[in-house]
Amino acid sequence: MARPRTFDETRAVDAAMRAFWANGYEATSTEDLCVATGLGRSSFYNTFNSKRELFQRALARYVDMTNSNQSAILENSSLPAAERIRLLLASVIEAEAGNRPGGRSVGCLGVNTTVELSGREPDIGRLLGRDTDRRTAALRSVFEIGLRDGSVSSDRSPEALARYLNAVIGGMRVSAQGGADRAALEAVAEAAMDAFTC
Amino acid sequence: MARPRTFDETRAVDAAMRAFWANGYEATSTEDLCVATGLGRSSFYNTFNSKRELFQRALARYVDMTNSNQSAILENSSLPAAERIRLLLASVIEAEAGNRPGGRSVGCLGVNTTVELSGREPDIGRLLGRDTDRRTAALRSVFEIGLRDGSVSSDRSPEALARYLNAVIGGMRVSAQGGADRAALEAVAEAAMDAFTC
DNA sequence: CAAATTTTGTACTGATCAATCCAAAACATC
DNA sequence: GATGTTTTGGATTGATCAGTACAAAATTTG
Repeated sequence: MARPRTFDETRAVDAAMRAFWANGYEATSTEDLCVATGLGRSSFYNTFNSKRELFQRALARYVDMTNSNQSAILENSSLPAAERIRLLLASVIEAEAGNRPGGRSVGCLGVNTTVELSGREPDIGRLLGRDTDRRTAALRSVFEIGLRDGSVSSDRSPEALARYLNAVIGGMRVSAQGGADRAALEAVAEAAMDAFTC
Repeated sequence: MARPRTFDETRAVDAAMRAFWANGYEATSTEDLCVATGLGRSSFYNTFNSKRELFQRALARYVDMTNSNQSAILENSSLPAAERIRLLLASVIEAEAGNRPGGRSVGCLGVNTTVELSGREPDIGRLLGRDTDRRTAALRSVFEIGLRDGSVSSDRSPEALARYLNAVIGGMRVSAQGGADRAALEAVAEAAMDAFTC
């Protein structure tokens, strides 16, 4: 072959993901990305072609990581469905309220990108749309289980409950970015559970 | 005095507000703002000093408008508290699902700015924090009324219910920006109401 | 050790960014 | 109608933006 790379591509995507996560797409310059990844400009463009493409890879990685974490919680068949949902909300709280380096939460890259770009960039809107569909399907499935195992009780359809919980999670992440602390987020999660466990 | 202005300052702030609302702070250039407001660069800087200051005025205006609209609904003492909350959610749905010019919803400038800037710009974070406090107080007051008039039933504190509803509304706005249609938002609102009317 | 191939560092590009400058224009006051 | 004051249009500023050019460096293969 030829001269080997001195960096790990996956780690570079990971570093870029954190940079975009912290500051958003527009406010993260290619210079910022070079510093965050440790790459020079040549290696950067040689590997990722453009800021846009790197962002798409970073977002795809984030979405996959988040989705597999959440699936692991929701598909734990040793627990009643409602308990799985409680744990899902607890994991969101932990992500938002736990270890905040500079003070405020950076929220969720998926939510942040929905707000910043999904209306303006169709490709990214579709990527996020697929993610929402996947997550909604996983939640619907858990609500179906909960209606059968008795841990969930509601007149609403599993589909409606899934959309509801998805919105609640997004709202919790925005609240965290707005400064809500752990106690406030826990209050939200408890009240949210009441909608289908009353 | 001297040469009079040929534009209405309030209308200019209004036009800037819509531009920032549609595209966010970073993605709206001063050139975009001149076009949106109809001002030349001299008038722009002579009147508003900087993009930053204009944004703050636009955001403050948005927050005031939204808050007074919502207060009008929440303080309608001829309705039970739960019904006022239902109408509040309906007004959010109308704002998000009604008349979308280019297709997708532009969401809420308050939510958008929380996500884009509140972590990085302390002044703006404080402005939004005061807004959240005001809205939470208004909601808490309605929940207190609801617990007395019997239209609300919950073991949670009015404060917790207020935080919860605030998060739900934020989540609905993010969902709308992610492409949720009116039916989906209505499903979320109905399920959300179940948390304190079961 | 030479040839082929890829990565890397650095200087550079044109475009666009927010903001400024300055003189001409338009009004109120005298 | 002259004077003083403010607004306005348009050219211009230096900084920063995303992305490129190019040659030196580092490796594999023969």
